[in-house]
Amino acid sequence: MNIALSNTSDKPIYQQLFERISAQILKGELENGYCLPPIRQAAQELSISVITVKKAWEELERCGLIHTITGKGCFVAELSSDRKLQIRDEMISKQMLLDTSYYKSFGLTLDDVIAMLKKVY
Amino acid sequence: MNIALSNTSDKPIYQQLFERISAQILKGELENGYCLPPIRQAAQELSISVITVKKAWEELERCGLIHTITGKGCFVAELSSDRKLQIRDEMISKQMLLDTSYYKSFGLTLDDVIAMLKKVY
DNA sequence: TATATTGTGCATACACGGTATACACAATCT
DNA sequence: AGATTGTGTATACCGTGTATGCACAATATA
Repeated sequence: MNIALSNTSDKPIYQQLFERISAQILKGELENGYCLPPIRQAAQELSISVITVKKAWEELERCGLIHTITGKGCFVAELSSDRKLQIRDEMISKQMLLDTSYYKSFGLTLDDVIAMLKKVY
Repeated sequence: MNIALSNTSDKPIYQQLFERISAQILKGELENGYCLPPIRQAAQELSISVITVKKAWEELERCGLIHTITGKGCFVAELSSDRKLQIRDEMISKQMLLDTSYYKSFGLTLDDVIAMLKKVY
C-alpha cells in the first residue's frame, strides 16, 4: 500500500485509489491472484475511512480487476496480458472521449491536439 | 443564449456555461465589445439561478475574457486574434496536463496516446 | 429628479456526494 | 470457539452546487 493520496485533489479519494490500484494491476505490478490488504488495514495505513477503501475496491470489482471472497479477502483477477491491454485501452479511450470533446469545443483540430500533446507529454 | 446545459453532467452548470461562452468568445463567435445578456435574463432563459450565471461570468472575468460595468452590463473584452489563440492554448494545455497525467499513470507512451487519439478524434 | 435596469452582496435553505464512526452480521480460517 | 475478513446499515458532518429572496450601488432613461 505505497500510495500517495491527495485530499486537495479535485478527484475524490476513492477515485484516486481506484485509479492507482487499477494502473498497478494493468501494468502487471500486482500479480494475478495477489491478495490485497484487508480493507481495515488499508484504511488505517492510508489514514482514510473503511468506506472509502470499500468504494475503491467495489469499482475494481465492477471492472473485473479483482474478485472478492467474503471472509478471505480481495484478489487480483486472473487476466492475460492481452486482456489487460484491452481493459486498459477501454478505460483510457473512454476518458479520452471526454477529454477530446473539450478540446473540440474550442475548435482544435486533430493536428492541433497532437502538436500540443508533443509539447506537454 | 443558445446554450444547451446538462444537469446530469459530471460538470457543474456554471462550469459548462463558462466553457461554452469562453469557447464562443475565443472562436470569435461573440464579437469584441458584445454585451452579454443581463444575468437575470440569462438565468431565466436557461432556467437556472442567477447565482449560477454569476459564477460563470466571474470565471470569464477572471480569465480576462469579459469586463463588467456595474449598472451597464458585461462586455466581451477587446482581444486580438493572436491573444485569443494564446489564451485558448493556455486553457487547453492546462487541461491537457491533467489529462495526460492520467494516461501516463497507466503506462501509455506519447505514441500510444497519439495512436489512440487518431481513432477517437 | 424619479423610475427602471443592471450588477453586487448577503442570508437562508436544500440536495447531494464524499467522508468518517460505530455496530451487527456472514463467511472463512486456525 | 475465537480471530480475521468482508458486508451491510445507521448516523453524522462538511463542502459544493444550486435556488430564492431581499437590499444596495451604479447606470440609463424618461
